[in-house]
Amino acid sequence: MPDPVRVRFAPSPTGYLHVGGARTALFNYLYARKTGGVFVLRIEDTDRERSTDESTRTILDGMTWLGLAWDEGPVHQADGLARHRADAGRLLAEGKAYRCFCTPEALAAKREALKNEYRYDRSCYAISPAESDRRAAAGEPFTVRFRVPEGTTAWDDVVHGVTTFDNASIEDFIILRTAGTPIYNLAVVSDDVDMRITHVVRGDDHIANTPKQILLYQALGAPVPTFAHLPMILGPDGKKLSKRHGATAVGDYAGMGILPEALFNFLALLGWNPGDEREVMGPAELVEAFSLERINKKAAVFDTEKLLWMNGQYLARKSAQELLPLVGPELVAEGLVSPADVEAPPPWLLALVDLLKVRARSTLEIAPQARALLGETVAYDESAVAKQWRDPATAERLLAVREALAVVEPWTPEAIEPVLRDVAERLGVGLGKVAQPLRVALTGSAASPGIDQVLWLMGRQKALGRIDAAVALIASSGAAQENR
RNA sequence: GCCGCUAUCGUCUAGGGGACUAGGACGCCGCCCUCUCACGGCGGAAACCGGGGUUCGAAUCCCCGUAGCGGUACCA
Repeated sequence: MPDPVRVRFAPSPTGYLHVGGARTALFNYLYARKTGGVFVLRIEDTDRERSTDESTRTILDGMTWLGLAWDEGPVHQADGLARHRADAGRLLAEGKAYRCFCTPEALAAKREALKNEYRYDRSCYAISPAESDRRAAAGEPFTVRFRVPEGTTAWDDVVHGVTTFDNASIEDFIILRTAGTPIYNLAVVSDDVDMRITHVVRGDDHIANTPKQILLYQALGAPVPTFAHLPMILGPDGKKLSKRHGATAVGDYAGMGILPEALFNFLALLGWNPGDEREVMGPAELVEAFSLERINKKAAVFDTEKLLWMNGQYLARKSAQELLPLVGPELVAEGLVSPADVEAPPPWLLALVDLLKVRARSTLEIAPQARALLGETVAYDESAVAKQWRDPATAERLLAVREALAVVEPWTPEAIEPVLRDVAERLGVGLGKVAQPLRVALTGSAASPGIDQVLWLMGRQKALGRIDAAVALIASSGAAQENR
């Protein structure tokens, strides 16, 4: 029986939860769920200068919003300081690491002199243990460097296959700072060993760190975990996704009206696919289909257009009842509906949301559409007016519609629809000739939900008022033209 | 510079020697549905980075080149 799977997501709290980080967290989450394993969250805050609590908060919020529930943690890497030091001490005692007394200035000078040829020259490795102990005891500052052994280091990456590094290309890297705090590679290995992590699933920008870490596992006498390096996420220009590409933080997408399940689904498909042609897949379905083996090697461009499409798919599938908490506050703020309506939505409100959700790609698009129907004023779209009211018979047709609508009973879409058809028939024109000018009169726009639905939601009084306003507008502009 | 990774439509991708006339999705175009828009349906344009091998046969395997990306810190 294989060891139970234990994976981790280990962000450094120096900013927001980036979509790249979110995707890494997502894959760890999916793998843990798929295998019945444990998903640990670890905050890598050994760099105290750059780490902030606010950042940690934001990352946790982002993960929660996305639905990435962790099983253990968050554990703070800084809490493992004593263990990190002890591990470095052990390596030192066993001769697998050594003290380096070179000052940062001296190192910088050598680097400057040799430029690209530079690699740490191991000068301090020549210092005898006794001498090293004496200088340390005398209070001379030092870092601890790992002594990279001869040979080659390789691993069978789940994503990339066998990957090999010549140890000669790796310098004796520092594992403990002058301050006695651990450098990333030591802290990560020490923690992953301590947490009994079985699979390290992370971005492939860590590939170059992997041989160093494997060397550390071996020196520490710990089992080496399985590695899976995920491809990067790029911006539209093919460069690493960054702030200048616009939205990169998970929170940005929440603010753009993206549903968490849509981003969850979209991110899962960036660098992975189920092997068949399914695309719109919920969390449970993704967990079921997930496997590390199907992860791609190639970096993927983050395509906002496709995200928006996917969001539209989720929007359309959600019930009005589920959507109301998301769009309700905005509708109330606009004064379109009352808080009580949102609390206990009447049928018309649910119908409104159902009508608008299929037309929207983001939740942000719903309120403006609702305003066109329920708002106090009409914003006429110039080109819609020009096109749909151009026919000289427009005013006459609107009046005919008005007359019929004034007596429709009951005021329901089912009752309204045949009445409009009847008007069109009596006028000897297609329904479009009546509905389109009417649509512009009611909404100011040439595009809207079905005209019968629009009339119903708007209410008879408001609808008749807008028809009157439109007729008056047409009359005045007609008069203006005749006066020319 | 050195080390490493990667390379199929504009984008996300299927493909792991013959099933490829290279499939799907987003976007784009056209048609249908239709009171408009959206949804949905149907159809179209659109790709194997280049060159050598291996093989009866390469998108698939190997090598070289090219390009992109990552790393090269007392950051993570």
